[in-house]
Amino acid sequence: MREKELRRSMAVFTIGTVMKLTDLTARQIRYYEEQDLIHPERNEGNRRMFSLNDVDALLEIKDYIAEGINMAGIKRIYEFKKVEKPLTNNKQKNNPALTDDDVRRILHSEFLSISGYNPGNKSNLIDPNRFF
DNA sequence: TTTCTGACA
DNA sequence: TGTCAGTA
Repeated sequence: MREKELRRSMAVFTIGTVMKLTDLTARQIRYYEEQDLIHPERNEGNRRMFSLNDVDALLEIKDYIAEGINMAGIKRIYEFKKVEKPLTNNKQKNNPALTDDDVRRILHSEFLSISGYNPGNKSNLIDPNRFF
């Protein structure tokens, strides 16, 4: 099914289209790119061109934001994904890699482990207040 | 018209 | 994040 993956990674949307698709503002989309959460391609005119994958990523990011996770937290999640995915793929070529559900589960525990109060630590990734 | 970057609130 | 400026 690599034909499908190929299409999903074809950059065909302008930021205007992505805005409608994701309900995000151009400002937010550009900011997420700055944070290395998405990597849209650029066309001849330096315009961002997004793929279906980018849109998916954006929708995912939107969910995390809605859940109260800040940029630092989301960045961690994405770093985590980048490292864990290839790792499990190498481990066993036949067995399916982590399912999205597995990732969710792992991310959840990861999330909980960094959600506690850390009074003296100003680098808190999650705002504790969101739990009240 | 649409999008881009940079900057300020 | 919103918004404004000056471009391409």
